[in-house]
Amino acid sequence: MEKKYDHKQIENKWKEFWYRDNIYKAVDFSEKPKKYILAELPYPSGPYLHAGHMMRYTVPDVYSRYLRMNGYNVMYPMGWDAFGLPTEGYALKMGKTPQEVTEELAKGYKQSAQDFGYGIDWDREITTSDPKYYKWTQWLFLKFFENGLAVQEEMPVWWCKELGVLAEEEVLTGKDGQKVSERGGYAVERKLFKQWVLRIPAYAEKLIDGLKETDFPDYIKTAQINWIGKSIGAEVEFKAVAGDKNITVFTTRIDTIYGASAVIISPEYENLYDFVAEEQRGGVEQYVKAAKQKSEMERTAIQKDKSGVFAGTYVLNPFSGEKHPVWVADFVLTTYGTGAIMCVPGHDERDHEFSVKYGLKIGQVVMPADGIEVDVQKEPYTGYGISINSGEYSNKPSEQVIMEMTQKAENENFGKFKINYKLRDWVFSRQRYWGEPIPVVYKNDGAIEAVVDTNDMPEVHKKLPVELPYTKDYQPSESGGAPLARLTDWVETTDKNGSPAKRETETMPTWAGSSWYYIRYCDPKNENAFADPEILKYWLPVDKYFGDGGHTTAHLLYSRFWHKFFYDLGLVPTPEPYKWRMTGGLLLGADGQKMSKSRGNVINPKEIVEHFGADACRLYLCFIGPYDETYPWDDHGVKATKRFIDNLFLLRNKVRDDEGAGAELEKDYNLMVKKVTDMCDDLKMNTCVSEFMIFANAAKKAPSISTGQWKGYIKLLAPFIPFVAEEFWHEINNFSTWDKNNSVHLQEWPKFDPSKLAENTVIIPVQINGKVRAEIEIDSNADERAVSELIKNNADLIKSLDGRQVRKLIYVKGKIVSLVV
RNA sequence: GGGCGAGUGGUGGAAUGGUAUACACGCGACACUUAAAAUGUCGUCCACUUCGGUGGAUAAGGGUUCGAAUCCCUUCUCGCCCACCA
Repeated sequence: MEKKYDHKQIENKWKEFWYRDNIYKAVDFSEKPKKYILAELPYPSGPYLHAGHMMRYTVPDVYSRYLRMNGYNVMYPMGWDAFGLPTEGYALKMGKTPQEVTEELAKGYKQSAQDFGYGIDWDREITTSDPKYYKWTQWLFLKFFENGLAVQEEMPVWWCKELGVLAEEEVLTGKDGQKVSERGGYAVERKLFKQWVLRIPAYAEKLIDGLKETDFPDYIKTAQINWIGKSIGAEVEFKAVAGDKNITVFTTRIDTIYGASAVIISPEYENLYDFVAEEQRGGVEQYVKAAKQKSEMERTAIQKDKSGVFAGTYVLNPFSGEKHPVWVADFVLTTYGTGAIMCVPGHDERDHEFSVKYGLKIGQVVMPADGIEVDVQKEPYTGYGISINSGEYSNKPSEQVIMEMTQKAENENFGKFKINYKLRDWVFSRQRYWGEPIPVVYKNDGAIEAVVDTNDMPEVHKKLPVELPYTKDYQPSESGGAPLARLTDWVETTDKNGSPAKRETETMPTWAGSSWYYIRYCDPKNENAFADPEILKYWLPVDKYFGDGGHTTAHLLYSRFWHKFFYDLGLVPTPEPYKWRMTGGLLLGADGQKMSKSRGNVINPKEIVEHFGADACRLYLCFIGPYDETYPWDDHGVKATKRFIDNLFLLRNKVRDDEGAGAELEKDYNLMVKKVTDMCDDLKMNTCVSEFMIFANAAKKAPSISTGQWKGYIKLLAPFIPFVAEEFWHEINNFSTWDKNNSVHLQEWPKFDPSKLAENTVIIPVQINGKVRAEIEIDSNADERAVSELIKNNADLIKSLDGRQVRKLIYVKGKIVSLVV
């Protein structure tokens, strides 16, 4: 029965059956324990899934298939994150509308996912740009709005007279250091503009705390904690010498306040000119203007070159009573703390640098606890220690001083305990067409009104979604404003009372739809709610979440924020959305460079599948190495896995049913089952493939393979090479027609027989002082005394010992003997 | 500059306290072939070797241990993320 491996024929046959009968269905409320395996949904930006996607989705697919065969009710869903720039950009390039290309691309992506044999329940497919989906994205947005977490705020953005609002990446630095727009080369400046923001800092504490409930790897937890950037300190008021104004600074080191030499405020400080003396006004204005030209990046990147200008006024130190000059400097950030700091050059690197440059006095008010001399004129001392030169606080440890001073400030009403976070408000509006319209209207008096009250469901169903109007005129405005503003018929509407009102014309960012898609997968077709709470109770949280490492402090944090907010509203049953997270590496071109059309090193998965077959490709992507690393594509690698599959077609000719068939392979087989099972649990798919190859090599040498071994082997292989496995499974069982219950993918995972692994005797090495000097064969149950006896009589060891006495013998059972002489 | 992670053959990697280099790629030799491809067999860390072996090697150096690629310290290199957060 010669049969050659014709991957096209095999793949076409089985994928039709699988997806027609939806054999990978995830069943709500199944009796079986559930597993929710999720990989970040792709955004459609090409006709076919690209190589990076195959890399991202194959290992999770193998894992979810493994779980399914181990008796779990598995959900491994997929959908399309179609709103946003990638799809809009593709549409612009193709000269079509985003609606047209989304439909086309989603179809292509689905087709390619099926070509790869992904075990997806397609009944749960979602598209974030589908009105049935974004109806609920808008509904959830309104929940934020109603609870004061979605607000409009003045944000510093790039502004250009000719083009309007620009993103950071649309601005270039000209030859003379002036900022210009990428398009047109017009002059730009920083300007405050009203933008929708989500107040994620309100959840900073919960986002830190919640990490305890997850099994995220430490590097992800640390990255999120660092990103949130919690710091504990105090706010302290410095009163102006002239007038009744004061400046509040934020500091984590109130204990160093006796060492302050100045108070520095940022150029964007709200009441800046209250602290500028008339004779300094010109200089300050010039400085502020220059600072506005610099981008945030520039202001922070050029650390060497601190700059500032004296404002000409003075404030009083609430502790020492000293008079400090007020300076304006752009190294002080407006967006953090109070936009003002106290300058303590003896104990802060930046303040030291600034003070050296402008000749501010540098004093020491903390000394190291170990008494070592430090020279703060040369270098600041930033550690804790003992306060000195600090009046009544001198000779006390820093920690104590911080507490006492903060207490005093609170008691006397010139300061307070304060926690700050680096985490900033999340800018949530885009001046783009292809996104969810923000569902609010502006009343005639300028007030903002939600289009509907989210609790009034009959109204919700009438008013949501605020559908994105179809138009061919969707390209970004030349003026930088929102394209939707051009659709005046759509903009003109009415408020709840029927009075004329204008629609919000800005849209949500790409991140919106993907912040809650894992919830919708649980109940994707629900028309009456964003998801049924009982169904969510069954599926959530996500058990394993695979995704992009770059999303750790973006999407992963954003969606945790949404989820925690929903949890507080009682909308979701768990405080955390994801139990566990793993980040995936990249697939590079064969030249080791990032794949790009300009380099011409792009791997086209469609061609790979056509040429080598989906199974060989899947196996290669598993074999290449651990999931979280980045690898160059290697044609030789796919050829190798293809060769392995070819060999399986030869091996199957050795399968026998008769007595004693496969006897030589019993140990190899059982060992493989054990190892592959353990490795799948640990997601080590690369070494699973090694085990398959080791068994194939052994089987090639053995006289025969038993039917039982072959069936077990096929089942182990099924998650990795689903098409070929299905073919072999039908062949060995003589299934002549398709019945979904006969699919190998719905069979039970093989068990191994531990008795087949046990050996009567084992050969282990004997070390003398750490060097292997002999190998001995021992009874596998031998105790230390028996081993000791054996060693005494071993000729090699007697020779190596050369009369020396064994001082100590260590026997690690079944592994090694170590002798110390 | 800071945080996190990683450095093992010519290459991807295996081994996470117990015989380092599994599995594969590549390369070499041989076989089959008119030839090539494909396939098969053997070899492939380094040095020495009387061909039995012996010694060395996991970025470099030090430490802990009977025993270290694995744990600790110092240095170097690379990657990712962040970058004046007071």
